[in-house]
Amino acid sequence: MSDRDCDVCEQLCEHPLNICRAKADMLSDEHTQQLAELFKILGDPTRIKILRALSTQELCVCDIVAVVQMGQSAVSHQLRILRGARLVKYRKEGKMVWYSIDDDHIEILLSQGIEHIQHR
Amino acid sequence: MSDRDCDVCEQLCEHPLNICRAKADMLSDEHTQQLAELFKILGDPTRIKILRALSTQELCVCDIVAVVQMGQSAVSHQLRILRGARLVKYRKEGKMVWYSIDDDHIEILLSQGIEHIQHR
DNA sequence: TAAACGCATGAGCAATTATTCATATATTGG
DNA sequence: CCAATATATGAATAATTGCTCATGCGTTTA
Repeated sequence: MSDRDCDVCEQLCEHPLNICRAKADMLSDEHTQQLAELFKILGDPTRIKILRALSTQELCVCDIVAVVQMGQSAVSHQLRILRGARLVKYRKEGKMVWYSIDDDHIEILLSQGIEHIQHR
Repeated sequence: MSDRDCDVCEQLCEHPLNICRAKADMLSDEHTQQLAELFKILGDPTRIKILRALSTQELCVCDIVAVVQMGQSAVSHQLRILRGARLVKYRKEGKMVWYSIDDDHIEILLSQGIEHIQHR
């Protein structure tokens, strides 16, 4: 198809063909949003620490507090966010609540990210 | 080692052994920070759209503007952030600037993330 | 050389976010 | 039943962020 033979992009622009191609490959707005929200959740040092700590073992909240060295309240707030995104799950045992990773993809994402920052 | 035979965690806490293990596996503060910053950058719909658009081809700024449907200024600001993180590179050609992906890991991270959101 | 164009950038603003503080809830032991 | 413990949560606050608007800078064209 020629540069102007494109019905997806109507605006006057520099390279209609490129724009068409890019638009064709675009994610839906909803998927884009979900993807952004996933990464946004991973984009906080405290949550990364929590996820890493949980990656090898189940931990109760007070253990997590000791590991990440933040206030119990701050940790609980972050755990809530991680729960909301279904990245961690929990199990109650008496007064305590044991948290663990609920999603294998997360481990992969984290290690992929680690590999990235180590390669430059 | 016994539950109390641990010099890493000195505080009185519930499960010292667990805490020791978790602390031993921890990333350095600097790496944690860098990792969080990487994910934070991926945690924005506009930047995701830009990166996805660039994943298959080089694009000039005005094409990116057309694809992501945001103001030129907003796009330039986001490109600056992506440049700063070395996720994209650019090349000038007359008045125009052509952007492209500067890091293969990013593609992997993005597709991993997409896989994640599609699997639930 | 002046105007037009493509892009970058600083300031300003509204929205979001992460933490802390205070308090609430639930469970256990005395 | 009461106090202590483990965790959760709402409100408040400070910091960050993403956009818009205005403008600046470099390149091309008339």
